Amino acid sequence: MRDALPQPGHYEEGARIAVLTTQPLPGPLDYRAPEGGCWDGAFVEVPLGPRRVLGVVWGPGEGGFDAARLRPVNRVLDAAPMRAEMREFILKAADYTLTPLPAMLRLATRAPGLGGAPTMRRVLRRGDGAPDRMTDARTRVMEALDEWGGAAVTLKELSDAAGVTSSVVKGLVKAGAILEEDSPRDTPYPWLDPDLPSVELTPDQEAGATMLREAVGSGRYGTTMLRGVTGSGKTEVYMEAVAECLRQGRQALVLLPEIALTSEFLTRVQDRFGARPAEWHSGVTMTERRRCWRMVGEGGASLVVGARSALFLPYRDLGLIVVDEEHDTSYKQEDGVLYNARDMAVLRASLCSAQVVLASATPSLETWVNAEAGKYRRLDLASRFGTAVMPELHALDMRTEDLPGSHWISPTLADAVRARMEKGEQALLFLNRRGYAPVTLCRACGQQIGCDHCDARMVEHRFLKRLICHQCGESKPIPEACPSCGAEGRLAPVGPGVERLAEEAAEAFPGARISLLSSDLFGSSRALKAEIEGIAAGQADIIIGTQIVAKGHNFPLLTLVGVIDADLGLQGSDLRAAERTFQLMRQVAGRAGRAEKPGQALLQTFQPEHAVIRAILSGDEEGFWRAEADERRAAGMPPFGRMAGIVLSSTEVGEVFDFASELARRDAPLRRIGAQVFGPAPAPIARIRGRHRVRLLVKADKGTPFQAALADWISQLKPPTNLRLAVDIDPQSFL
DNA sequence: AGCACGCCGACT
DNA sequence: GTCGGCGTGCTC
Repeated sequence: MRDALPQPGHYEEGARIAVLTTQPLPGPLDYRAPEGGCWDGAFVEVPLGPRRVLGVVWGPGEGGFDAARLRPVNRVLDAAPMRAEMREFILKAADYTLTPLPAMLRLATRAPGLGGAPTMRRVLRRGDGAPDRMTDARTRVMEALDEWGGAAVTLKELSDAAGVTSSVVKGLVKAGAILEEDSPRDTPYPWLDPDLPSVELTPDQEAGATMLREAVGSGRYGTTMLRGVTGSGKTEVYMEAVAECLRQGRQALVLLPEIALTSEFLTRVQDRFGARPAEWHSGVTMTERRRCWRMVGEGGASLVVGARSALFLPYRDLGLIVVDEEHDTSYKQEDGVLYNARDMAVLRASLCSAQVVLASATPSLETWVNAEAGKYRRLDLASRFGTAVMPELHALDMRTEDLPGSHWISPTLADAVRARMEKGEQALLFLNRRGYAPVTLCRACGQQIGCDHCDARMVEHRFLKRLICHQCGESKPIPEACPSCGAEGRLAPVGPGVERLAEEAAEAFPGARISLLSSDLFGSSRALKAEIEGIAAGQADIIIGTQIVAKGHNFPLLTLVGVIDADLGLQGSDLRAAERTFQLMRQVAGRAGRAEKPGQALLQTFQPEHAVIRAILSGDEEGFWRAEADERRAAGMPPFGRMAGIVLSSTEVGEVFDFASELARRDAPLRRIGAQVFGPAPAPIARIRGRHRVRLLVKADKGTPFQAALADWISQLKPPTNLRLAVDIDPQSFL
């Protein structure tokens, strides 16, 4: 018998191979396979100039480079090779978002210690020997070790559990009663049991769960829009999809928009499956990150709960992706690689035959349109408590309210708050503005205090005693004198932020216990969680908060929501403003009356006849989506047309404008597909961190080769060194 | 991204 | 002479 035929995707030592690195080069580079050969997807370390960098074997060499100058791969790293499906995902995601391939690969290799061998740690096990003398402390250690079961335990864990110092344990090791051995630090996550008894589902939830179970069981790709108002039990329903996925032996991923929500969610997973899942987000430690990345690749993690970047983990067999609060704008990455995790989830799932569940009380228009068109399955959950869960909604016409200057709580709203307090119930005053006052004005010269580096106003944060730029984070002490004219004591705060609203509430409701919830007032998510738990337990009468209160917290005593400025999101000509205001208002209003007490929501507005406000009040969601969709369709706007934003930035104003104008002029590649360029215009935020930003917008019909045309168009001009160009496909805002 | 190369002005 | 500013270009 001759040697086995060469395996496709396997390369003998010295063979020419292409390696994609995370360095910002145009594409893969050719190398020679190392001693022992290598294979497609292998993680390798390759020499690049004087350095050694991380790469992935991308396929056979592409040629075109002098064979004599090829350098060999240094070594193949000890990590599960990147699967073909993952490479395809990276490739397609890069194509879709017009991101250079290496930058995309970098997203998928953000794991510390990828290069090193799996690190070991010293663990303890029961030995055969017995110490000549048994003491009280020694007995406690041996008992603790027995109680630990078979799981690996470290010196510190054991001594802590037994309540002794480490020297007691070391003594037992010396006596041979306990053995030391090395074991890999990256251990599999505990087994999740899909068949533990779950909470009883309502018939409605059960029907939804059955549908999702069948979808997951099919082993094919599909997307389901799971829609249900707050309190309808969306989580319980998709948890059954996760359970089915676990039963199939495949992996599941649940994406959440906010870290603050994860600890609450992890507890729910523990309740349902008996253990906690793997976690992946910015708050996870380096060690845990490495463990998660490796275990996901080796199959030692069956459920991952994480932020959008968890999409780029090297799953071995991903069968389900849940995107919770699918409409949330934080799924759109706004710096670095610009991608929308919701769309990338659908892409990834279609490549690995997985199911996607897009869950929301207020779906994004894109998702709603896809469901209407039959591209997504649609699942609507009715409220668990009948119709009583959505509170009574009323507009308060601020044109008829008698309100002195620098006050924002109308008499009608104030009366309603008092009435709730008398009954021992809670009221929430919602204002989506952090800080004390959004504007600081000089009464002498009329100037507003702006940020030195951005085209934005500094926001007063009285709590921190500073002015803060919400764009770049720059802060400075609140000055005594006007920075423009030097007049002293003439600076005045204008407009409300939540801090100022809290001040007004303290004055209007003497003796009320007020809790202020704003993301900048809590040093840690734990402190925020504690405050939220306190509120739920009734330790506050009035809650004042920004949009962090809109997300999924349950306050059983809350029966009144007052929206201070329902018009806030409607300003500006952003097409998505209506959609976002609608979602936010419906969500906030949904906070009231979650328990059996009926709730009420009062929206303070200067334009009660506005279509969006009317839609919020009437609760005619289908009507709202249909009207929005019709408007967008007529304008050829997303999701019925394609858009891309090109943001150019530089420290030189003139330079950015000149470059943008030149680019706009050379629009032949775009005209070929019937696309149009608009601009240049100052970007929505015209200056950030000292860089001037100019934006071009490109609009095209659906079904045209949009990305290819954009790539051709942009490649015509090479930006000067200090000018940065970013392409944003499907931008969130298109002014 | 790094890092070298190289071309110019300023200084021991 | 040579030190060091950073613009340009390369890395298989």
